[in-house]
This record gives sequence, structure tokens and C-alpha cells, in this order.
Amino acid sequence: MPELPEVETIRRGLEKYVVGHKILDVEEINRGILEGDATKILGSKITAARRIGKGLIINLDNKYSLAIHIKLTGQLIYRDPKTEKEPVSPDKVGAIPNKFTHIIFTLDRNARLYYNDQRRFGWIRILPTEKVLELPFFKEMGPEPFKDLTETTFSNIISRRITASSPQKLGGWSTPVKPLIMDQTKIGGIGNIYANDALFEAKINPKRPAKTLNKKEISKLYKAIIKVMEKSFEEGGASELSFVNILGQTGNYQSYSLVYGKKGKPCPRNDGGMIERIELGGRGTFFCPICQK
DNA sequence: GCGGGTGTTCACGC
DNA sequence: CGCGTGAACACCCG
Repeated sequence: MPELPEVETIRRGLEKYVVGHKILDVEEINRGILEGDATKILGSKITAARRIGKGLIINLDNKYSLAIHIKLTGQLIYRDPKTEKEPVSPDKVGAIPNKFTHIIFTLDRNARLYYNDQRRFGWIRILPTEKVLELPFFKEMGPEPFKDLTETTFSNIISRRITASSPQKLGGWSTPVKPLIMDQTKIGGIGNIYANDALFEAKINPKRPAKTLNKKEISKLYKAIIKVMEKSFEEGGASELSFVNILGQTGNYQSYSLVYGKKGKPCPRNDGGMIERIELGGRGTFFCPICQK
């Protein structure tokens, strides 16, 4: 799933359906996903669901928390007798548990929370709440859209006017702008879909070294990131792979995506360009060579 | 069979 | 240590 809009969609679902439940049991069907002592969370009540970048944190009332990263194909699915009587459609998950179900949390009031993950890249860590922010993934997370990433902060990162580790260093990044905005330690939450679409929206070529962007382009890119993510919130996220929300429903942003995955298709601006696919930083990169300069 | 996939994470070279 | 690159993780789909 997994970029900021998809993880936020899951967080909202956790807040609506899962917060308030007690965890009665934890069943580990496949090892390697869950880390930590599961007995620490038995009998505890879920008090909050938080998100940092593409990571989730479920707080419990006993000073423990669950830190979760669903990587590419993780799913958190909530089931209870009530929601099953009101059929959710479309439910992409179907029968559950299935062959990709690795962890089952039994909750009170006959509810369950399932963790499915086709590729098993994701992780769930049980640890004292005070240790959660010490995990490198959270500790090293950069500022993120809709939180602390203001346009000024974004501009400073892109043009490298300040960084946490070397405040006096100037000169800018030679790295292409696309891998830079996807670097979670620089900016939190942006992944491959929204990086591609935001660069298209801002008419910036993904190969451009970050330091060559002028003030106007940086401003356009910032606004484009916000715009494509807001569109995705409205559509419930993008379900290119296996992303579903907490009720098993798909999102619909992929129907609106501008260039992501559209190799060989005409540019949405109808400028005569064909969307090209190249590799940048090891990731598929889609852009229109005509309008993205 | 092959290429490609919404993401880290680690190993290695400079 | 910072920076950049490439592979690894595991499995499905066209």
C-alpha cells in the first residue's frame, strides 16, 4: 500500500473501528512478521491509532504499543459480527483468514483484526510506547505533508539550505529530484505513485538534479504533492497492488493517476508526448518528455 | 519463463 | 559518517 494516503486511510479505519477494543489473544500463524513479547499486550485496551510517514502506531493502555509497517502488500482487516451483517462492498479480501494471513488479533465483542501480507515484507513490533520513537524508521523520518512539511521547509530541503546533520552545508543535492522526495529521511510519506504524479503535475522532469529547481518550480512541486495526496484521500487511496482499507475495500486513486504505470500512453495534457518509463534510484519512473522539463 | 510491482534495509565502494 | 548504487526480502500477475 503504501504511501501516506493509503496508510492514513488505514489509520482512520483503525481509529473508527478498532480503538476501544481490548486485545484478548494473539495468534501467530507465520513467524517472522511479529517481533516482541505478545504476552505484554494481552488484556490491554487499544487507546489510539497514529501514523508517522508510512508507519502506523497502535497505542495500548498499558504503556505498550504496536509499531506496524505494511510495506508493499500488508493488509489490516477488521471483522466483527456487526460489519459482517452490513455487507461492505466491494470487499476485495473475501474469505479470511486466507493463505496470506499471518497474525490474528482476537478482540473483545467478538471482533478480530487480521494482518495479511502476500510478500511478507511488513513488520509488527510490540514494544514499550516510550521506545517506539526510538526505532530508526520513526526516529529518522523527515517532515511530512499535512504535518510539519511547510512550503518553506520543503524549499529548504530541496535546495539543501539546512539539514539536521549539517546545518552549514550549502550547494544543493546532485541527486535527481524524484529519489530525493522519496527519501523518507528527507521527507516522510511520499512513495512512487505520488512522486511520479506530483512531478507530472508540476511539469518537472524526474531526472532533474534537485539543486537545479528554481523557487517557482519548488513551489509548484510542493503544491502538486499536496494536490495529488488530497485527491487520493478523497478516493480512499490507490489500490494498484493489494491495498484495501480496514473493511477490505479498495481505493480508487489509480483511476485518476496521471502518469504512474502509464508507459506508452498519451500524455494526459494531449501535448503529443508519450509516457516514458525509465529507472531512477532503482524504481520505475514515468513521465512525459514533452511537458516535464 | 521473464519482467515488473504503492518499500524499506543492508552491504559495499568512494 | 555522508552519499550513491545495487541487491535482497517473497510471491503474484500479465
